[in-house]
Amino acid sequence: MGRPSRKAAAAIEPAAKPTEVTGQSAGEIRAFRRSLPMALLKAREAVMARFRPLLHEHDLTEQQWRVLRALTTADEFRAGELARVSSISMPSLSRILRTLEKRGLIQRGIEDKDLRAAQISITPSGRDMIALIAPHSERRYAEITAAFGADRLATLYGLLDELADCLGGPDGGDGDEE
Amino acid sequence: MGRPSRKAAAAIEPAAKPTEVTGQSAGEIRAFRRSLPMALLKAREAVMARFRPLLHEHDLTEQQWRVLRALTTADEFRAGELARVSSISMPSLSRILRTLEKRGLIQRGIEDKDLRAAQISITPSGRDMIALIAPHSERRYAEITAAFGADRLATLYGLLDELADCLGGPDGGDGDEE
DNA sequence: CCGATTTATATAACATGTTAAATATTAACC
DNA sequence: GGTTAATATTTAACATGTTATATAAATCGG
Repeated sequence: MGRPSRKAAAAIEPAAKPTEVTGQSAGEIRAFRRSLPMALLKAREAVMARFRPLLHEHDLTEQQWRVLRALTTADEFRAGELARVSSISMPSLSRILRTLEKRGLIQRGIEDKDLRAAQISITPSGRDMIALIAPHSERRYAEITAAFGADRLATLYGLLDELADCLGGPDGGDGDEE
Repeated sequence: MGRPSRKAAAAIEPAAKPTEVTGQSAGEIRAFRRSLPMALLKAREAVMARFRPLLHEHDLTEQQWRVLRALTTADEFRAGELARVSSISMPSLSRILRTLEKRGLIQRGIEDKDLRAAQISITPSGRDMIALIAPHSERRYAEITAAFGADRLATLYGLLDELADCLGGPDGGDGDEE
């Protein structure tokens, strides 16, 4: 309830120019807009907004789609591999595989040599699903490329890869660095 | 179980070079590695891996931190504003605010002129939390900037902003485009 | 061969993302 | 002025992210 209404102080944060990166005033906290995670998130949101409706039409989530797509790049996967390749955590992948198996889009087996290891593969039905969606997905990609420019897109890919590489090593990686 | 082991077909997907962006063979599906959402996700993961442990030490999630940070940029927020500024969906924000209020890090009131609208503000306790964490957060930022290069980081920020802008308009925005 | 450690996967518990629907309040229109 | 549409927020239901732990099987050491 009764907080003193000092709304005048609301404009503390100056509107950061696009080129202004080190937007920090005196002893204050880093300008909120210049948060790298936020910038990456917003860009990702904007991109996914183009793809989500398409996947949703076929009752697929983004992650389920990633798993199916990954499964087309090799004949069989172990769960751990699949998690790494599709950038999905093992707990999530475990649930996703259960769902996709129920829907008949993937198959699961067990390796002979290592009874712990799973053999995960896409089914013909799964391939049909991909064949159905992929062309539309490509169209969205083409739209994005046209809107943003192929050259800038290439630059962006490069920077993103380099950023992940550069942070993956020293400390940020999943390596056990007790 | 007994799936024919045609492992030879596993190499359909050519290993894309870093510079190769339009990695598409004949009628095949887009090279999985060249997925823009994936590239953005991996970069974000790499960055967040640097910050998450820090927040976790103080029992804060990334999103709770975003909300607190956003609340320092103005004296009061309505829930909708806060959701937009911190890039959190309203349903999530609703839960987050409940949690943060219980912990005494934020306060909630109601606007006189519009009884639907919330007046959300950070508490002194919330500011203390930020003051405690912010210096460490800044150090991580400095590390990332040093590792990646301030110039490339600036370029990346620019591209990410432009990508979000460019996709926000035509179709991808939240506008009801029935 | 047996116990301890590592590896591969799954579960549990809680927080958030996504979509849809509910609720409450305001604005609009006749 | 009262019904209807729009707005602000919440809740529900389900899927995923994050962390920790459990389970099972392989490996290592004695």
